[in-house]
Amino acid sequence: MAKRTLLADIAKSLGVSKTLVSLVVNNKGDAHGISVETQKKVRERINELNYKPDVLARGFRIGKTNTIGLIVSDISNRFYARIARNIEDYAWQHGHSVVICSTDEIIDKELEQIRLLRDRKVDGLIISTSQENASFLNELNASGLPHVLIDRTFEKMQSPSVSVDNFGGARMAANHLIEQGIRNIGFISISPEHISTIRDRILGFESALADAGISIPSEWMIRAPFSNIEQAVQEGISGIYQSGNWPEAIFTLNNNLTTLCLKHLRERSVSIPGDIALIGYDDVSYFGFTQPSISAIAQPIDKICEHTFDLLFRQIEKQEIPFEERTILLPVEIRIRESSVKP
Amino acid sequence: MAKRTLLADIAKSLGVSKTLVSLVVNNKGDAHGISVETQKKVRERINELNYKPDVLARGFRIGKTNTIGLIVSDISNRFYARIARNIEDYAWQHGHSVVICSTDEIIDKELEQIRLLRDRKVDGLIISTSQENASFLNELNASGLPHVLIDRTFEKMQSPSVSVDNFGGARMAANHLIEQGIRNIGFISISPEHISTIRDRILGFESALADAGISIPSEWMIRAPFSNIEQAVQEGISGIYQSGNWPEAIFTLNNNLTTLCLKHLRERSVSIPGDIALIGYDDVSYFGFTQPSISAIAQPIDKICEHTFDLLFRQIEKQEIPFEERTILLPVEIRIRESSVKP
DNA sequence: TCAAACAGCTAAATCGTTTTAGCTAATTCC
DNA sequence: GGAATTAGCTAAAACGATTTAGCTGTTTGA
Repeated sequence: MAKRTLLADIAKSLGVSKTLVSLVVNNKGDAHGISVETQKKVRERINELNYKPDVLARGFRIGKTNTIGLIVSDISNRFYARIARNIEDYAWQHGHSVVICSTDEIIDKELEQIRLLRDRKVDGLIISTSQENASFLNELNASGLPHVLIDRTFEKMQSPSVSVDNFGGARMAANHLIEQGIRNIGFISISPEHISTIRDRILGFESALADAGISIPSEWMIRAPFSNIEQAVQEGISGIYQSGNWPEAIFTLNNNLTTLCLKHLRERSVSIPGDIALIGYDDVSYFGFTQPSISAIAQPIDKICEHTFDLLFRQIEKQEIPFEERTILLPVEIRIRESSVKP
Repeated sequence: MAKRTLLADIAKSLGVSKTLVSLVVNNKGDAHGISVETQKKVRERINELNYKPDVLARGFRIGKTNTIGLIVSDISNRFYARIARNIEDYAWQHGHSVVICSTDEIIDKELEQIRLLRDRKVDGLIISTSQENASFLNELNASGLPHVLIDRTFEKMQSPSVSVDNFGGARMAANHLIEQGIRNIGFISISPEHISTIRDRILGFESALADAGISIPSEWMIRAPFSNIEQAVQEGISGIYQSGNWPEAIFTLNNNLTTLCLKHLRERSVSIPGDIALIGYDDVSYFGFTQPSISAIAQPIDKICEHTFDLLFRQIEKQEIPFEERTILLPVEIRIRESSVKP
């Protein structure tokens, strides 16, 4: 195997210094007064000898890796898979690679991953955090590592963030049911509830109920722990089923829950929307083809990622981000299909 | 910001050499005859001063990064998203990170990504390749960078690979239709067809038809280019629809095509399976809840990833992999649901 | 008793860049 | 004409680890 061409090889073959070659390679020739002809010679030789800078050596020296980390709860969830793809595309356009990390909503795993990525000197971090409070993230912020919170956020937080109107979206879903005269509504959420998206969706949902003077029994509020969603949803629905006291509608708080809810209701041959109407937060393409098709709150994934990457990259490039641009909140839209419209 | 503790700090504070500390850090103390007490002292000081080796410096020096690359056509496709998650978990268990790359089936983009990852000195590569032939991959093999082909493969190839029985699976799907007396069957595939999974599925499908003495008109063979699947499927189905000459069943070659096919058939109010039965390659969880529920060939994703990571890691650890273990072919199973069973 | 073997350790080179600090010779300024 | 500036370039240090080659003093063997 032929030995790689090094910076020193170029320098030696031209009888110039490594410094000079390095400057040319990094397009700093002009700024350092290297003559145009010399630069040209260097570039030609670089092509001839097919010189490629050693990425690791450079990364080691300047502490940059052209890599960003993406930390989410589960990369195989459709929502995050699409986010990953979007972010990857932006990163690729900017010569960066993306490292993925799934936390399974485990706070400590997330911290470990952040530390690992920081140790690996990633240039930036995009985090859909499962933290209970902003303290660690403020610490991260203080450490100077560029990062953006995506999807989930905290109030009174230093880190830039991009999220959607979870409160408003949940209200829309609830109001859509209420407007049909439905007053008995249950919901299925995941715990832990300190996650901002979940909390805001619950708050939005409850605020709509409160405005309509509706209160619901606690057995209609199912909280599925992330680690065991499948079973929890099944048991929750089982519980409702056996109690004989069914809600007229169920609001599910993410696409996974929606799919599971549909599955278990169908297994029990519950008629949707006849017996129980269903609407979920977070739309997924196949909700249009299920039986029945499922109403959902759709999130603008492309826009989320566009803003997120922009915020991250501006930090990486040491731009100052004005306060009012650091917190981005995007609107959602409701997609009404069969599952939520009472016959 | 307190300065990081360096190897040299530990050495100086104990009055020993950096060499010694380095050996202890890398658990080579015993092998180099460093006394037990000295090792203990070093370790204690490391804890006191909270020393963490600089990952980049080490990576630069020894040429390893504890990172692997995962190259697939589209990370947001459910199949690959699940693969990514599985691989990520194995990697995490082994202290490795995963960089994702989506190729969009573009041969040159894949090559660029492989080169990029190689330049970044990833320790290994998992590739679902879109290459037209094995030449580049054999070159990669010769270069000594550990890698495994996942899902897609070539015959007569040096690289280790893990794939499933695409031929057999497609035959099963076709036979399932044929056994019901269906003889008019169309299929929707993606191009390019040099991709082994697609080619083998088509071959398996055709072999079942041939065995049953069936031949089908070319307008029932829809090939959707990856870059424009949505429109191609729509036009293909449109074409069949307008010709008035419908097949009794359609076999779709991946989960995306299946979903799109369902969507467009439903939009035209074609009754499934009554007018046209549908069965797809690659099962996806929501196929159980669609209207109608969709029959599909299920691939053992967990097993695929388990073997893939194992093959990769053995290479990374410089183990010799016996010839007969280098090519792994896993069985698939058919999941018959509503869409493929004629009333 | 002397050479060989060994235990325990270290100085210095090395990996391939970037960056600092500064050099030389030519030009400009007054 | 001499000092100051400038254009164009470079030697060497630095980044933080790993690895090579070998040193010192003690023990062992014949």
